[in-house]
Amino acid sequence: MKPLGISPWIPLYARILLMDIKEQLSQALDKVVDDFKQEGLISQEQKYKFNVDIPRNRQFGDFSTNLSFLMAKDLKKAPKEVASIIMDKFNRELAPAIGKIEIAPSGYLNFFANQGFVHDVIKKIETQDEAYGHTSAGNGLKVQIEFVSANPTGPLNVVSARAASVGDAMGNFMKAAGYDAFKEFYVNDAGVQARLFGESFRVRYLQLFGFENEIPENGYHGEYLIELALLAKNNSYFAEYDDPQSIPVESFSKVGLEWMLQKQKEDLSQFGVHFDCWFRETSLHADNKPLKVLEILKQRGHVFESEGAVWFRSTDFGDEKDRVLVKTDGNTTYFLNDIAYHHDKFERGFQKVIDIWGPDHHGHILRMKAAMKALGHPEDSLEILIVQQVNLLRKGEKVKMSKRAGQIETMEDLVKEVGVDAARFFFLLRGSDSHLDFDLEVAKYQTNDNPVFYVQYAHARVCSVFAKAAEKGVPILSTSQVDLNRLALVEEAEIVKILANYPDVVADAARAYEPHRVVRYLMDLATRLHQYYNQFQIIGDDVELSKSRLVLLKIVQIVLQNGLNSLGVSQPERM
RNA sequence: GCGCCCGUAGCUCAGUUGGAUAGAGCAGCGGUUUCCUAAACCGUUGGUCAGGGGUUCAAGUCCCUUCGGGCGCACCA
Repeated sequence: MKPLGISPWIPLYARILLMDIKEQLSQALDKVVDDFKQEGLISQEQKYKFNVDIPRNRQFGDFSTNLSFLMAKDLKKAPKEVASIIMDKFNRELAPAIGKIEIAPSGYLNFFANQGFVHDVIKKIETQDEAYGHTSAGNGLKVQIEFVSANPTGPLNVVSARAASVGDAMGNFMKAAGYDAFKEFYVNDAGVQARLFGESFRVRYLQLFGFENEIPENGYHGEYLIELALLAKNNSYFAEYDDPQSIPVESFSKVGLEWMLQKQKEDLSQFGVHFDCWFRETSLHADNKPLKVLEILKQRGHVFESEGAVWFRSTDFGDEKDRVLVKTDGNTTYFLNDIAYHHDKFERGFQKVIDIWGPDHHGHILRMKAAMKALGHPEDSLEILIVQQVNLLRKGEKVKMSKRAGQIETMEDLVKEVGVDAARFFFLLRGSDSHLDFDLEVAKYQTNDNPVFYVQYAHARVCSVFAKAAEKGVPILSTSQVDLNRLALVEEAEIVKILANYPDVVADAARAYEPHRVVRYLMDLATRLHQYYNQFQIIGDDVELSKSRLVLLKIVQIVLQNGLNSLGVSQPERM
């Protein structure tokens, strides 16, 4: 891994040269605001959260700011007038990459980058290479992301797969954006469900020996337990018992859960998702964490006893009813265990905790946040995101899922059908809190209608052009060996501008917990590349021009690689 | 009944922590073309941002409300 951002040993002039143009602009504008303060035109405490945006329409410049609107009120002047004063005060030495500055009739200040900007961006991307996109936006904030966390009582389904895609990409983008991100999977290997699973497993196992037992009412009816029972029998998992009926339920639970957990780990690993920690609920109980956290809640006065149970007064925090922590049978509830787990996360030093939950848990958000508040953790230190359900389609027709028969669409089947790349990409096509229609057929198309193909092909296309260049004896050189001034087309400047924005897109995706923004970005970049390719000859008679254009393709390739890599999607050289 | 998510072009969806004339793909319409890998490319039609009210210099975006969808409301996990 290369060092993040701008390395400290680069001389000062080079740092200014390489510094993001938006950063240049922000600082120059900050200076302008300071000047206003020096002159006493606005109060010292006044702060403006102005934007430096890339306007949609090119005629509005390469960058624009709304600062004049924000200051207009305090200065009691029209925005356009304010813009004029800002322009006068604007110190151009602080923003050498800026050429022309314009005041729009509306009052916007529009900035046009000079050609040097294009060169700077190209050099920066070439230098940073696979570290391009890394920033220090997150300031090293210690963040934990917990996701998937499916019960080890069955195979992973498609919603888990979606959560895996979202959580993993988010972790990757947060790391790139300078957060200290940690990925964790909570293993629910204790409690009622674990026991029910063991009982169900036991029934399936005994059936193989001719004992006709019934699976408990709320047990697990899926066929995978029959397969597991067969496996257990054939491999003599319970060899130490002569009589199958004498095998305790606990043994079934333990063996079954470990087997399922192993299976989940393998599936996720194959999916390209790797966790920093698999946290076991049993370890929580081993340290008596639930009762310890209950004690804290008691001391803070949020607990009461009623009807033989122990309750958390969550209504104090806006919940519609109070919640049970310890049942009348003396067992702790899932809720209390989960409170203990989340409290433990903070005890481990995480400053920010992000949970990604399935749609069936969204009713629990309020009470968990209430519990964290009750424990004294800052209001926004816990963020809970919901990954919504996935509708599997086949050529527009809904794929029938019969949960009653225990048939669920498993992650394994999905990956088997469409592959890892398509699955991971499709799951990040939409915001995670909206329902996703996943068309299995479209995901397999080898055409532009398939967004994964479209983006991956952009990468393959660059590789293909490089192969052609080699064939024709045109070398792929570094920026210092070509004349970047030959990249004089508007289309080329536009592509470079998009490339320049990549670190911001990553940082924004991380800040907003919305990894799909990067997917949108990559689709946009791919579009630009395809258009450019279709319109202009990369390798032509003008060898010098060809060399320059190959450099442009090279840096496009770098960004495509960095983006796809963070998404867990491969970058094929040929398709 | 209560809570959360959603409602943007014919369809599927974007819309950058409130910013300029709301965008893309598909479908439709019109045209070009066999060129470094594609039945491809280019252009174009189409929206009262579900309806109403409010805050603001500025609202698809924030607040209230109505309608219409989805999901969740266990001493299960």
